[in-house]
Amino acid sequence: MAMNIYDISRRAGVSIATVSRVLNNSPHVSEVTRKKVMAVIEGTGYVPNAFARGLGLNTMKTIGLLCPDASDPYLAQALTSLERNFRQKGYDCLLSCTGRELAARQQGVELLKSRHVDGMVLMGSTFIEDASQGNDYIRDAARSMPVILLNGAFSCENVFCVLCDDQQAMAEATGALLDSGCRRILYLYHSNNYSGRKKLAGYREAHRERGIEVDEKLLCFFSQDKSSVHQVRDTLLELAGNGLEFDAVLTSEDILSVGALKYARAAGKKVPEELCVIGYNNSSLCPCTEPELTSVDNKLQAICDHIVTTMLGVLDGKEMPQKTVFTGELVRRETTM
Amino acid sequence: MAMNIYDISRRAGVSIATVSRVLNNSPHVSEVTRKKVMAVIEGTGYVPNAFARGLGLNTMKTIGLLCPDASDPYLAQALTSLERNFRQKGYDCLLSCTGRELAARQQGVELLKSRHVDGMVLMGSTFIEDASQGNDYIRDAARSMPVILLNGAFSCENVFCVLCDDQQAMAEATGALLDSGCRRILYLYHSNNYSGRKKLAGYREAHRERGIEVDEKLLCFFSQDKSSVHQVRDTLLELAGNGLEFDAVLTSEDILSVGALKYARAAGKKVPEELCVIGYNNSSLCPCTEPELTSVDNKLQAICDHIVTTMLGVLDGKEMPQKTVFTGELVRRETTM
DNA sequence: TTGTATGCGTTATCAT
DNA sequence: ATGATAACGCATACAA
Repeated sequence: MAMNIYDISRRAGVSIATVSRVLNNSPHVSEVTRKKVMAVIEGTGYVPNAFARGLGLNTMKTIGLLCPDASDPYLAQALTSLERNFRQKGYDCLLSCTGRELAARQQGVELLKSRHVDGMVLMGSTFIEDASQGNDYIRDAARSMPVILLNGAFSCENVFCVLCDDQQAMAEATGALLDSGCRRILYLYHSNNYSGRKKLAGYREAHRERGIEVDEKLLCFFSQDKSSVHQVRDTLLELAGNGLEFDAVLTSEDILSVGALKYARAAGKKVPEELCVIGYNNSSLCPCTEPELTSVDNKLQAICDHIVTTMLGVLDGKEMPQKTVFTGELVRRETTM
Repeated sequence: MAMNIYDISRRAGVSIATVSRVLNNSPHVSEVTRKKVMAVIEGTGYVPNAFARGLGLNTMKTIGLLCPDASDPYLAQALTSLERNFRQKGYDCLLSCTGRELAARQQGVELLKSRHVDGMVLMGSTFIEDASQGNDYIRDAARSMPVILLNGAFSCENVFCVLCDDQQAMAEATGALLDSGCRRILYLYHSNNYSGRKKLAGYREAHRERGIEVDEKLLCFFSQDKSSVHQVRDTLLELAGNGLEFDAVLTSEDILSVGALKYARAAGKKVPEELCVIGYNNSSLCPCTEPELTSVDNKLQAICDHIVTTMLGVLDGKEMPQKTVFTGELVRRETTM
């Protein structure tokens, strides 16, 4: 039942080279023999052995997708888009959900490297460490294959970055709030990585541009594991109870905004009349909340499309831009005026 | 820089067989030579070539994950759990998001088969066709590797089913509604596959057990592409406008319940006082809605864990149960009395 | 246009 | 305990 190329060649009365040629539709084969061989192939249901082919060509046309957490709606969306795109171009995707710990991420990269994937994409700026030396695992990987960062910035030979200008986008969102009269914008975030810092910088920038001072008490950090909807709600209730005043909430992720809406409900604050809320990612969560969440669209679809284009280009030996930046956009729904 | 086993053997002054032995830590190698070889291996950073190993062993320790849509929160959750579990056991996962069309699913299975994955898991009963012949692609795949169905039932040699008793679970949810006094439960669903039919059967069963007749007008089907939150809301508004009465909404997926809550808001119905709502999957959406959604937990975590156990057992040649059924459970939140 | 022969880097089977 | 060597199944340079 497990045919190989020799079996086919024998049955078709040709050499294995000829079989190989029709398989890789080389032009140097007569129409009659092609037909003859194809008939045998289809008759037997023969499929070439991927391992043997991989060994010979030193590639199995596979891309490694490294994802901190595939159950995050934003990353899940990216995953779906990347996988579909890559497969359509003839590449399969090896998935590795590493979590956010450095050691696990390193191990994930190592594993993909050992499997000789043709390239890999690191999903999210989570992958970039502040300490330059902590990124050695990326530099190392980039020596043996192209590495593409989704929403991360990292300058290194053979690594390519495709991202949204988070600072600009967050500045726009902050500015919208400020310009609609809000003066005390509570900022909720749960990451201090590159992207996280850029967002915060955008928040500050919008204030600075308008000559408004930022009250540092309005900056509220949640650790990844303490950021459930209810925990956010309770924290805000506590903050408000302690006298902290705010007339808007801006968050680095949509899910944190959901917590803010829970707070508003619990505290009896009308949204958006008494409290404006803006999220980030424009995820599928936005139309689900009540009222529906205004959010920053960071162009995930465009980013994913461009990642695939870039990867294929690089693998094809073309010259590709090392950094591509998309511009975010505020999508207004019901939590803003 | 790209060492192979010959390079190592030469530098260590042993044969490639010995290198291979230390690599696969065979007991038949003296401690001194092992040390000697290990030293060379670590000194050179040599990593065995995965393709060659695959060719020799006829396996690359890979599981194929077929997923209709990784951006569905339920499937994304399953994906994360399966991948983490499998990788921990030494298996990498090849992802294939096929969408819901039969042809695409077949192609996905074919691709994974051609890549000689060690086994595959089909995520969701979407994969099972009503017409027996439509499932030939699964039977075919099962001839060359174990196939595991997540939440699907299909009787065939070498295919294993791990699922939740949807009928029982939906009957429990329906019963809870009925017993709390609801009499006209609108049922929203968007799939007629095996799982979908079982759920509907549960809805009917609970009525029958209580001697209550089902008004067929209360059964409301949404096609996959017409089931956005807003479309569901608008449909319910229209239904109610046409005089259809209902005092509860029960849905086959959480996202449809979100639409029902939108309807309640738009129609000015108080939840749960005037309208009870129950979803299905107990997904991460549930605590996000307002009020928070009561939903059926279909034990996804347990299912995923069991899938991995089963797969490893089968690959290890052990006898494994062909069908494992978990019992769902109603998780009460704020949309029910 | 077609066939022959070799290489790809392992693992496994024999000897020794 | 260790070494020599034959698979594994394909692609491809070269020969015809």
